[in-house]
Amino acid sequence: MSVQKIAKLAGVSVATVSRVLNDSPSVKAVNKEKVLAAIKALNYQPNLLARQLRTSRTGMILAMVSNIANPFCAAVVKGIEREAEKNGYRILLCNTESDLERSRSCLQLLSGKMVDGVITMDAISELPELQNIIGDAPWVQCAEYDPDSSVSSVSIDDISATEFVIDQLVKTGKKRIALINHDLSYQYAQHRELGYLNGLKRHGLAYCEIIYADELDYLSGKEAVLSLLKNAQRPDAILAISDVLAAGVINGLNELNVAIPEDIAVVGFDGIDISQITTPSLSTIQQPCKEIGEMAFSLLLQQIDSTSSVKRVHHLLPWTFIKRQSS
Amino acid sequence: MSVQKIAKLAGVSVATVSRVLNDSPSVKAVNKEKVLAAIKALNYQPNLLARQLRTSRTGMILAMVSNIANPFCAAVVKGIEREAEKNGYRILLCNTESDLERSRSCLQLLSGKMVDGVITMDAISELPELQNIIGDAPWVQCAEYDPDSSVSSVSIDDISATEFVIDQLVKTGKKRIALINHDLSYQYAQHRELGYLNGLKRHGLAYCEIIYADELDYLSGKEAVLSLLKNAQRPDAILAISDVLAAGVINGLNELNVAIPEDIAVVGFDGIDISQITTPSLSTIQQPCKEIGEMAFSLLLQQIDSTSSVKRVHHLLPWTFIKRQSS
DNA sequence: CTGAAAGCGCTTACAG
DNA sequence: CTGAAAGCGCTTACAG
Repeated sequence: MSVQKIAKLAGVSVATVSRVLNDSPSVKAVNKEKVLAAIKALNYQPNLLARQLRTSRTGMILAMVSNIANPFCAAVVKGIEREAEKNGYRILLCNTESDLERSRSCLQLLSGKMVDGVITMDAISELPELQNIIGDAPWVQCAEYDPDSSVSSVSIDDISATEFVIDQLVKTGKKRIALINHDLSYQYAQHRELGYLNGLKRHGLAYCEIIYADELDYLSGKEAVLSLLKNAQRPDAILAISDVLAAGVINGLNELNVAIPEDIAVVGFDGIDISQITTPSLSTIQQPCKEIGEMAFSLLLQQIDSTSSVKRVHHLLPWTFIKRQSS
Repeated sequence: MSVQKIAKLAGVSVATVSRVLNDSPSVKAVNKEKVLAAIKALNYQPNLLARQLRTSRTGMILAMVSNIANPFCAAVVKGIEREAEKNGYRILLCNTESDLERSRSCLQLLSGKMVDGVITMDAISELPELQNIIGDAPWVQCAEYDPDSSVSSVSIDDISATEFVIDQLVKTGKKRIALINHDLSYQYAQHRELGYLNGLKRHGLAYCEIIYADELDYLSGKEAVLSLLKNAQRPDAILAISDVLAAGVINGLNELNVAIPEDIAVVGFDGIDISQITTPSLSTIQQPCKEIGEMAFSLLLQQIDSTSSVKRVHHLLPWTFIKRQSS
């Protein structure tokens, strides 16, 4: 099946078929009808490979996420999709599992010209390597922000958000605040840890306890809190750098019959759905997930559309603290 | 950048460059070196569009899910990915949000020859429409099973699984079992409802109450249970057709201080992570998510590799009932 | 072992 | 308004 066959059946040239396919206004109505009829008769579908090879434009972008099972990622992706759809772009999702080999394989879609640009949510530690492959193709980094890099990014100010949480906990009389963090190869993890340390210092708190969850899932959050509570001195508040971890923490505390927030307060990060239906409900930093995704796509589109190299920018979007029952 | 440039720089023909690119054994070592050097020097990356147009083989398949935010979907996708990777395939994810227009747009990747096949997790109600677009391209339906269709599928036996849950609840003395279901355009929703009704009948239970959650998320589950409990006669057990809904149900009951499982038992469906960390933990039907994905890919690969049309099959994988605190 | 040439299925100046 | 022709960047018989 090809334009040739359609052309033959319709009794016109392939050029005319192509014009009909692309809604060119300069086709006589009669011919257009004939072509349309032929297309329908043969159930013709244009070969995108050929079209895109010819036009060197695909109308698709790649979204590379480290873990689609992370609800925060999923929410950001929805934002990207929404904005992409508005602009007639299709989005291809690739799940890297923080695996460099997989990221590399995905990015062949970019270097192989199958997509017009890429939005990554990968760890900042992998950035130099990715930079190498991506070169200066259109690229926006999401939820990770490297001030030294020339890659545009969209995120929140993780440091000040975390500092704010510490302030809030101190206000309610908490003095021994622990942090449950995760993989430090992510910039956001580093920043939230920094904000935590800043907060402790600002309030002159001596207690400082950081524990790293193995994975970014519920059970790892639960394990983390169980091991944390084995220490001689218990915390009276726990900040988890993700609601997913925090939900596991709440379950762990419930099992041990620890009163939340009286004995131990819990605060999460992200503001994903789960935070509303834990028992007790979870106080958290609400990230503007959809907006992060939308903004990321907009920035990417600017890069795609402009011929000259666009100035790279780092966007910081506003966050809000949502106080619920757990603190 | 193209094979031409490499050929010129290396002082060989484009054919030779192509042979090196494709690891053909019949290239003299000297020439291979020269080509490799040129590739490195120019940081050349082959154009996949051109290659795939020429070979009419892409090494990519499309996974179309109705909602990546659904952890069950995410788990199945991981299974697909694992098996795909083993076989040197890349997987492209598209999120349809159960939107037919979006599904249609995604499927252009298939008809446009950008992928070799598709695995769908869309509602069975959309099947005829999809069938139309997909034609007889390689296609496997996941977690949805239409005995009348000629599309291969992989799922569990939803009817008997649900019947089994009812048996278990009855064994613990429950008599008024309610069902929280969701969008009936999905076959699994219909089947689980059928299993529920069969179960009631088998045990001669008079109480029958079905309520439909608006969305497949925590809050809809919570809303559903709150409205359910407004009825004069309360259930003494609730079966939710998804753990996501069940987690919301548990939260709702907790807020109303209903004792689980004494006053009302709760059972979910899927066996995703959340079921382990609700308070109390959630009894559920464990689906073999990863295996469903793996099997789906295997079936798809068979279709892709075989020239003749493969017999379509419907695979039913085993499920298990996991009894936890909530029942 | 290598190269010239054809061709995958499109689009797009160009000439008419 | 339309068609012949070139060309996007590859791969692959074919001949040598």
